Amino acid sequence: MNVTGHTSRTASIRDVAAAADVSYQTVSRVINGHPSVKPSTRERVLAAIEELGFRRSATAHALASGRVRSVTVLTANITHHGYASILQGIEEAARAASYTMAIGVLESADETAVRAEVQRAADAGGGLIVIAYDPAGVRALADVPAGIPVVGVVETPARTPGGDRPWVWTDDREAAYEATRHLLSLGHETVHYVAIPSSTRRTAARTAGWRAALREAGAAEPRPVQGTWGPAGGYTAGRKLAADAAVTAILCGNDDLALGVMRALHEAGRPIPGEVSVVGFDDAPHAAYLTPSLTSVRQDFTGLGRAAFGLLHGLVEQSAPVAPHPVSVPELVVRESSGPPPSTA
Amino acid sequence: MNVTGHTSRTASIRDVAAAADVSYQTVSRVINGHPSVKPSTRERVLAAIEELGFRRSATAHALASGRVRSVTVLTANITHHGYASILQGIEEAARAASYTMAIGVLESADETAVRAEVQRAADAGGGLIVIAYDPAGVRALADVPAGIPVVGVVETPARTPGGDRPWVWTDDREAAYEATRHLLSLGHETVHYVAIPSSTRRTAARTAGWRAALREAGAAEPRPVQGTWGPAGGYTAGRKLAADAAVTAILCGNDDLALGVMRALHEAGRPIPGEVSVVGFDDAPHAAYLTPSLTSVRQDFTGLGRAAFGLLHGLVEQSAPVAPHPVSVPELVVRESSGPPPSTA
DNA sequence: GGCATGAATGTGACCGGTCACACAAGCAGG
DNA sequence: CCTGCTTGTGTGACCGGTCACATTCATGCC
Repeated sequence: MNVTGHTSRTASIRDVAAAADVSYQTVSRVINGHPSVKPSTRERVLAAIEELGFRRSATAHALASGRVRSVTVLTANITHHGYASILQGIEEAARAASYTMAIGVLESADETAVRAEVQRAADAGGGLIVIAYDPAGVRALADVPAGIPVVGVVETPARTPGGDRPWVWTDDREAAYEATRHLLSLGHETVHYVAIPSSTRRTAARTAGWRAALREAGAAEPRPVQGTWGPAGGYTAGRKLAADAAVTAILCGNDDLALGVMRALHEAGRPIPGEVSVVGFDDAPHAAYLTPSLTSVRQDFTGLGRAAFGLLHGLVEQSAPVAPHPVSVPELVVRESSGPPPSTA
Repeated sequence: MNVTGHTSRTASIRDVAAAADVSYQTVSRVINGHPSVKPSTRERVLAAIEELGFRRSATAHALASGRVRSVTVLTANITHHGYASILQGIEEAARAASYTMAIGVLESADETAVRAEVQRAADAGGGLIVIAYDPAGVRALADVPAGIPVVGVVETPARTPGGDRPWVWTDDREAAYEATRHLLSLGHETVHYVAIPSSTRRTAARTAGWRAALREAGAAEPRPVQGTWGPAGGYTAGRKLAADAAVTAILCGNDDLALGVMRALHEAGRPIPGEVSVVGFDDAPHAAYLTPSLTSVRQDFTGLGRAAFGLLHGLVEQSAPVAPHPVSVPELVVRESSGPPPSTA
C-alpha cells in the first residue's frame, strides 16, 4: 500500500472480486458489460474497481480470449512522406477499431534480417500489414508464414511475390502516365525520368506508365536515371541531366527527388520552368511552397493506410466480408514547375 | 493438417513435448537455451519444433513471465520530420533490445481523448515514451498513472508537468540562442521569430533562447509571430513579415515554417538573403537542397529517440542503473539563406 | 559402502483473464 | 403443484507459457 491507500501493484479481477464480495466471474461480467448483472452488484464491483485502481491486463485478455486486436506494420522506412502517411492512415483506422499498432522497421533487405523481423512480428500474435514498396518489404511480404492474417501495400499487385494475399495499392502506372502526358501536351519532345528504387527487379509501375505515354506519343525513350529516395539522389541525377542541353522535361519518382533535381538545375543555371520543366510525385506538403512550386501527382496515402487496415480488420474478424482490392486514384496537381519548352526558334 | 502435413493452427509447447516424447518443461528449457539439457534430447525437441512449426506465443510468454518487452510511444504526430526521426531512433534501439514498439497517436489535446489513449497505452503492459513537444503530449505525460515506467521527450525539463519522471531533451534554448547570435553577428539590427506551437502556455524554449540573444545584444524585441507546424503556417506568417520593410532577418521554429516564409518572401519580391535572411530549425533533409539552401540548426532526433529508449530500458530492467538525463547538443549549419543585411546606405 | 553433489528431467501451481456449464431463485403457464 | 424459462451468480477448466520444487540417476569422495 502506498500513501494514498491504494495498492501500488496492479490488482487482478480476483482482488476486485474479493473486495466486492462476489466471484471473479461477476467482475468479468461487469468489465465486459454483460447484461445480466444486478444493478446493485454492478455498483459494488465498479466501486471496488475504482478503489483498487484495477485495469484489465491486455496480455491476459489476449491470451484467454484468443483475440489479439493488434496490427504490426512492417516497413523499410518511417521518415519519408509516403510511408509516414500510410502509417498515419493505418493508425487512425486501428485506433478507431481499438486496435494497437506496432511498427517493425526492415533495416536492410538482407534475407536473414528480414526473416528475423517477420518472425518477431508474426510472434506478436496480431495481424500484419507489410509495406512492399521496396525490396525489403517485398521479401518480408513473401516471408510471412501461412495462417497469419496479412495485407500488403504494394506497388503493382500482379507482379508482387506473395501477391496472392489481400493487398491495396494506388495506380502508379496510370499516375505516371498522366504526368508524362501533361508534359508532352505542353510541347516537350520527350520526358526524362528519375526513378525511385524499384520494389523488384522488374520494371516499376511508375516507370512503366511513363514509358507507355512516351511510346504512345511516338517520343524518344531515354534511359531512366536511377535515383534514391531522398533529395541527395535527385541532386546527383539532376547534375547529369542538367549537363544535357536537350533535356527540357523531367519526371521524378517522388517530390524529394524533384527537390534535388531542381537544386541541380538551379546550380547549372537552367531556369525552371523556362528551360526545363520538373514534375514530382506524391504531392508532399512542401511541394506547394517550393520556388518554383512543384507540379506533382497527389496520392492519398492516408486513405491507402486506412484501406489496408480495413482489409486486415475484415480478415481477422471473419464476420465482415472483405471488399477485395481497394484502389485509390492519384490526381495531377499542376503548379509553376511545369510549362512549355523553350522555343527553339 | 494442410497439404504439407503441418497443422495449420499454432502448436503449443505441450504439442511439441508430446511429439518429442519429453515433458513440456524440457521444451521450455530448449527454447530458452537452458544449459542442462542432454544434447540428444535437445535435438529431438528442436526437430519436433521444426516439424510442427512451433513459435512461442509472445502473449503467453509475457503473461507468464511478467516481462512485457514492449514500448508504446505516445505522440501527437508521426509525419513531421522531428517526430518521425525520434520514432526511428526509438525503434532502432527497441529492435536491438528485441523490444516491440507500438505507437499511439494523440489526435487532439482534448482531455478525455488524451486520457483514453493513455489508458490504452498503459493497459498494453509495457513501458511508455511520451513525446511532449505539444499540449497533447504534455497532457499525456502528466496523465500516465503512477507505477508505469515512462520516459518523456520534452522541450524544457523543469517546466514540464510530470517532469519528475525521467526525460530526455535537446537544448532548444541554447540552439535558438546560437541561431539568433549568428544573425546578429552578420549585422542585422534585430531578428524576427516565427514560432512553432508551444508545448505549454509558458514561453517555449526556442522563443526564450531567441529573446535572450536579442536582449543580450540590446536589440529590439519584436513580438514572435505564431506559426503552425507546417509550411502553410510559415507562409501566412511570412506574408505579414514580408510587408514590413524593416524586417531583415527571420528565425523560424522549424524548417517547414522556414519554407513557407521563404515562399512568401519570394512572392513579395524580397530576395533571400539579399534583403532578408532566413534561418530554420531541425535541419530536415530537404533544407540543404532548397534554393537558396537553408541555414538551420541540426538536431540529433534519432539519437534522442535512442536515448529515450535507453532510459526506459534501464527503468524496466532494474539491473541497469539509469544515466539520468541525456542531453543532445544542437549544431548550427550555415548555408545560403543567411547573410548580411542590405546596406542601408 | 554410504552419502553428498550435480546433471537431466518431470510435476504442480500460477500469471490474469475467458469460456462452458452448473445452480439457485423468481415467476409464468398448464 | 409441478414444469419450464429467465435472471443472477458461482465453479472448474483452460489459454500457453514460466517458476519453484521434487525426483532420478550417475559420479566423486571419504
